[in-house]
Amino acid sequence: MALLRIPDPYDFDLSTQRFRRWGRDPANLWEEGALWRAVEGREVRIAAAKGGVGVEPLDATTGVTVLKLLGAEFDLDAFYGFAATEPVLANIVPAIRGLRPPLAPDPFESLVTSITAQQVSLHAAFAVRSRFIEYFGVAAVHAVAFPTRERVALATEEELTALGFSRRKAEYVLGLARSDLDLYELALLPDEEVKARITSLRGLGEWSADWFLARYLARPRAWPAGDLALRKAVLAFYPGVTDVRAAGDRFDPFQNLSAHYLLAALRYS
DNA sequence: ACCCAGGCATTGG
DNA sequence: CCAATGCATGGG
Repeated sequence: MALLRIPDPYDFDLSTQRFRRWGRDPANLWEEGALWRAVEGREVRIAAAKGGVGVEPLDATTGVTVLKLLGAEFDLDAFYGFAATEPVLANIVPAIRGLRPPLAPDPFESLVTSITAQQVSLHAAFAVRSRFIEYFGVAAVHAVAFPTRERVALATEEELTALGFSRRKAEYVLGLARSDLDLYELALLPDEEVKARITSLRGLGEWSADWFLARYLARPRAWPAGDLALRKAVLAFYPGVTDVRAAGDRFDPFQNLSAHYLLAALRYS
């Protein structure tokens, strides 16, 4: 199995908790001690390895996707340098050192995942999302490829509600799939312009746009201030805070990583 | 049975 | 501009 280097420090087991904590994720499947994902029709196996991860098969295509998926682009050293100067983060970081927030490798996947997670518990969201993937996705050996925008554009509202989507959310997913917005082009735009374009779509509000910036584009300053869990984490670690959005300023320019570390720290506390 | 959970659009003031 | 409401599911 070929080694794909991930910058140190990197804790593979800790970083991939997201894929199994709230339920089964067929698109990023944890099985046999490894992470499995379909990449352009082929299945890739990703496992812990010294100095990075073992990837099979490893080539230019799978390598780029796995680096993206595992959040290799985050500059943890710079973040830790900053965290050492911030009392709360300085306390939080040691226990979860090597945590690299995983990313959605694809924008459509990122947005549909957000729609499934709106308002409901992540357990419920995973269940619906899992059925969606199994129904519309293409199965590999272990994992199932996340459904493509093109396939979902051909779906019906009834198919989606049968999987557990509310009527409204079914409309949102179909509207997204059928919209004329170029999701790949968003990577070229500044944060605020990305948010404006995402929120122009029905069913995608500021919360979804912020997580898109954070978990697809890996924008350093993304700060999903409306997120219920992040709000709880901020209030738990900063009892004096009254304005969670404004509280993000103290982490500038590391709001994204700070949010992920606060969430993880709350989970493990 | 009931309540809440990592929102959002809609409606009405 | 802000408050109230409905939404489908899964876990407690």
